[in-house]
Amino acid sequence: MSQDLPTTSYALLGLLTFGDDLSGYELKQRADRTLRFYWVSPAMSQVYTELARLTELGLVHARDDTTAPTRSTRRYQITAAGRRDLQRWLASTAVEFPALKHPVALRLLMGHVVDPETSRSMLDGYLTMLAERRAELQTVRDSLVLDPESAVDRFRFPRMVADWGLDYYASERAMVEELIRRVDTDPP
Amino acid sequence: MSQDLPTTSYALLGLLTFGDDLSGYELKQRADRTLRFYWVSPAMSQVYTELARLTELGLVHARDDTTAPTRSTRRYQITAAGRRDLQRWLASTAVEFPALKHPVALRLLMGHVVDPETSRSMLDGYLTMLAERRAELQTVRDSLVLDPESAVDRFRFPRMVADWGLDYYASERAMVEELIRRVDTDPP
DNA sequence: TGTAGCATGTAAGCCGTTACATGATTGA
DNA sequence: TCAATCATGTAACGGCTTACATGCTACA
Repeated sequence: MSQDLPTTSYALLGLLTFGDDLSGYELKQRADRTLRFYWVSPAMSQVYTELARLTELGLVHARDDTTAPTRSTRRYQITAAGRRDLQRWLASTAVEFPALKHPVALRLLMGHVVDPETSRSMLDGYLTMLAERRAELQTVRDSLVLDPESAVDRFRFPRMVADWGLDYYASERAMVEELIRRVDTDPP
Repeated sequence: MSQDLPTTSYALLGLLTFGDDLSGYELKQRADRTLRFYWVSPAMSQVYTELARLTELGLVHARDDTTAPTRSTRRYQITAAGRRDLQRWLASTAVEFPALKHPVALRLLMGHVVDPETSRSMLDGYLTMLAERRAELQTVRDSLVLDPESAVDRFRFPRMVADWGLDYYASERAMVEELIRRVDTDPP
């Protein structure tokens, strides 16, 4: 039985449980559409490194795509052992509390060091970024419709997670708008 | 002019702008009361490493505390150069979008791999953790009252950030409660 | 014909962690 | 007297990033 791998390994392994096999390149794209919003967007180099390790451990199976033209493309699919280990990990390891690295909050904390406009425009800029992010996630969410080809609803959980993210961005926007009001009016 | 340091360096430097000087030990405690909730809780070893670097760069000044009994305690205070560099960093470097590592969302994404109860109890467990965290932050928030000793309101911005965090935990709770409903009822 | 996208990897290095190491002080 | 807290550091290492390296394919 394999020791626990880093969470990102299981994250990538999990992306291979949606019924298709992917190349490293495609896996990176899927990570960018999903993981990015609440975990990480692993670097290409890490995706390949991770896939090599998972293959080594027998958790995924690599085969060379012969249908592809001349180009060498390797496609990866999760193995039965991989699925088992993922289930074991999900069922038996402690769930950690989310870790947030929030540069905006960090900088706001030091608001007394700069002039009010710096904090204000930082929050404004954050609202803009937030709107962009939200739009990106909305696009992803819209693509997660019920697939009529598939008997099971493959995207039920991805949809829940995406909706969660959208709600989060919405509440974050409201809170930041309130903070802007406080920055503007609070000073006694 | 110093190059940009890692964000955590500026975070610790920022904690020294509240008008007091701290030992490494105390700085770690302050980080645990503030930074922890939206940045990181640096390890003791990192606090000392960071203080050594900041001293080296002249951004903080170290003095041996003679009032302390026999024990060797070094107290650190931010220098004028440190304050300048912090201001420069705050005013002139790009603000990054928050990075979230959310193991609960990650695991929920893979809900189709486990039985519904696993997801359900995971979300329940998260609600418990969330309530604990919220209580901890509430304690911090309550301590951030207006200091009648001090002419300026030192804690205005820390208070804003703490309130932000409390709102975040509240909205997170509401969203997770909704998700639990969906996990329970959605399955067709 | 040249650039964007597809495709795969290695090497070096940064940030931060855990483990290790040491010792004084306070109070139950 | 023993444990908790205060107090300071070094060493090793893990996870992940950036930079580097290479080459094919589609299309404008």
